[in-house]
Amino acid sequence: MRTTDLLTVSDVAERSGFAPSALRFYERIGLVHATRTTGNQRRYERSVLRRLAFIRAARNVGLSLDEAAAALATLPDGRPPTRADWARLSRGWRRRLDDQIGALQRLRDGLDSCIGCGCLSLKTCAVQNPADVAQVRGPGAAYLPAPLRAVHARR
Amino acid sequence: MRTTDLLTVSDVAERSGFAPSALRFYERIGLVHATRTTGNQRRYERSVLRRLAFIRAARNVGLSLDEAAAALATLPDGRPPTRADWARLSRGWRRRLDDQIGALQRLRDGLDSCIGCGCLSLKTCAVQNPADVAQVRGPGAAYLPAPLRAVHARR
DNA sequence: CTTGTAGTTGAAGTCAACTTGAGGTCAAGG
DNA sequence: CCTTGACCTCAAGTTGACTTCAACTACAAG
Repeated sequence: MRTTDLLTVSDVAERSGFAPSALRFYERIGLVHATRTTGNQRRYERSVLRRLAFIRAARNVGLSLDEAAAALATLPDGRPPTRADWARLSRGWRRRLDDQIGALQRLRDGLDSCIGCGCLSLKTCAVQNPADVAQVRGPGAAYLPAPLRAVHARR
Repeated sequence: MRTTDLLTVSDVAERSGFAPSALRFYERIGLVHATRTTGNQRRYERSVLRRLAFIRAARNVGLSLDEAAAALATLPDGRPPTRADWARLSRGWRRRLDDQIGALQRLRDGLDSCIGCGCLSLKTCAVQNPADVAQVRGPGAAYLPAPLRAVHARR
């Protein structure tokens, strides 16, 4: 598979866990880079795997691709990124997760005080109006983790 | 505004916090019901407010509209729902929230063990591969709470 | 040299939950 | 009678993160 030390799409797909279509998409939006063979096929450097690893981790933590891209853009230009560089990028994630956890906990605690009464009062119920679960702007957005639903929704 | 005790769209919109367009949408998908005036305008019964309150709470907890609809479908047919009915519907939510919180905590703890090293190793890093943060099927889905991003993303 | 697998492109589709817009109706006040 | 504002419908648009498709090309094995 590997004449040089460059990787093909399917190599990268398998190793990174991203579908080939996702890799092409990421290239289109400038998130990752690939050189081309004379026949116009993509060849990836090994370093793209680490970049993709960062992207996956960022997504896991809840970042959008835009945010991940912005973070990646702060990597140094001339030299290859060091471990310290990567660590710097993910340093803020703990706080973000703490906040997310806190919001969910407050929601749950509000639920505890509501569940017996079945109130769901429009004005007073904490599950109705969790002050700190930010209302999301724009269409198609809900308050809370749609994706986490899959934790329960089998199949 | 109120000649009878029926509510107009804007009444319901204001009291429920849902936009009129959302109310119309909910009616189209059979989530709420409204009668019509001779001039074809919607008139809502007061009970729709409670129904909408349930829907909002369900969305806050992370349910889809489909799931909310399924839950609402289990309400008794002949009689108006009691407080016990509503309480029953929201009883499972605590477990759901607990699970969501747990998944995030494990992710955070994995991050703690990773952040110093900047590894993000494809095989071993917990932030890379949180075993219990379910991978979501289908397009457009990530691992974790996109909406929670708004907690940070000002503007 | 043939064959099959893997790769290419650009455009369009998917999903959820709505919103927006165009074009029209209705009821009340002045 | 006219205007204003609230309401109606139906179709299409929005968002993010991709996937799917059709039609075509490249490369390695035999």
